[in-house]
Amino acid sequence: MYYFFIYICNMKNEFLKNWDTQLKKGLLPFFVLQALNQKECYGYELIQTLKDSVGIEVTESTIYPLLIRLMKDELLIHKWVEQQSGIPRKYYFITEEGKSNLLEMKKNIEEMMQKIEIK
Amino acid sequence: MYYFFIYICNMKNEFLKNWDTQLKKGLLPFFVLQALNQKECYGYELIQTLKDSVGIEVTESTIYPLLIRLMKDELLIHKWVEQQSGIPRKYYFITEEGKSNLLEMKKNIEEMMQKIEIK
DNA sequence: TTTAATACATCGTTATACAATGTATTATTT
DNA sequence: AAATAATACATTGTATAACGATGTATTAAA
Repeated sequence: MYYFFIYICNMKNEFLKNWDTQLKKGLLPFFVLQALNQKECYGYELIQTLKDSVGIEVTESTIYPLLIRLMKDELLIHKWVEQQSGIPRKYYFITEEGKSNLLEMKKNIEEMMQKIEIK
Repeated sequence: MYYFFIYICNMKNEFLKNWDTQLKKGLLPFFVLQALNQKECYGYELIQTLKDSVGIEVTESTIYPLLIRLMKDELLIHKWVEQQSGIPRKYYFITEEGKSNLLEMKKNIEEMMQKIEIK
């Protein structure tokens, strides 16, 4: 009976979990640009930043390809910074184009959110 | 010179256009459930409803597979309704499980949106 | 000495929006 | 009357992107 209950719960959460992933797909580039707009970060640091300040949990296999995409679109640039000890860090900076895109994205999201309020 | 300008503009919008698609990917199931929560619809009608009330433009090849998915997850049920003339219409209704998921989704979105405000 | 944490990266799988295409019926235009 | 558009259903193939799994290398902690 207990395991049956767990089973039912998991079934129900399956949809929500999947949906959450898809929602993230859309919002993640926005949150990344926004985070880097406030302060330059290196990839590994960004994962923590997103978790702490936005509550979004992403893995390295999500964040690194995303950063590469944003670089290819020229919304970001990067700079290697060597450390006193350990592996050098790859810091990412938002470009002017990145900033203008960020504003546009924010406008889009706010427009959509208003439509939710209307109901 | 003119065409160069157009070219540059399109380049810039390429990212935003793609991003918009990804954002839609996450929000569409929510908007569909919300629309059907207010009033039952048939597929073709839902496309118009989404455009008119939410401003989201989707094609039939997006909406029909989505409705099938939501049925499989038991968030929707359907009922064929014959017309005086023409092809019978497949009306979709939200289930109790659909309603509870809709609430959960709304909560998730609102949580995320708050985090945007914090900046 | 081993394990965990930091920091980079890639590959394969899965989910899903969308263009293209198809079928069938009715309404409108030529 | 014939051709076109609109309505209404549906499927197939392609492209995008998150994520698990895996890999390399360095440093800190157990």
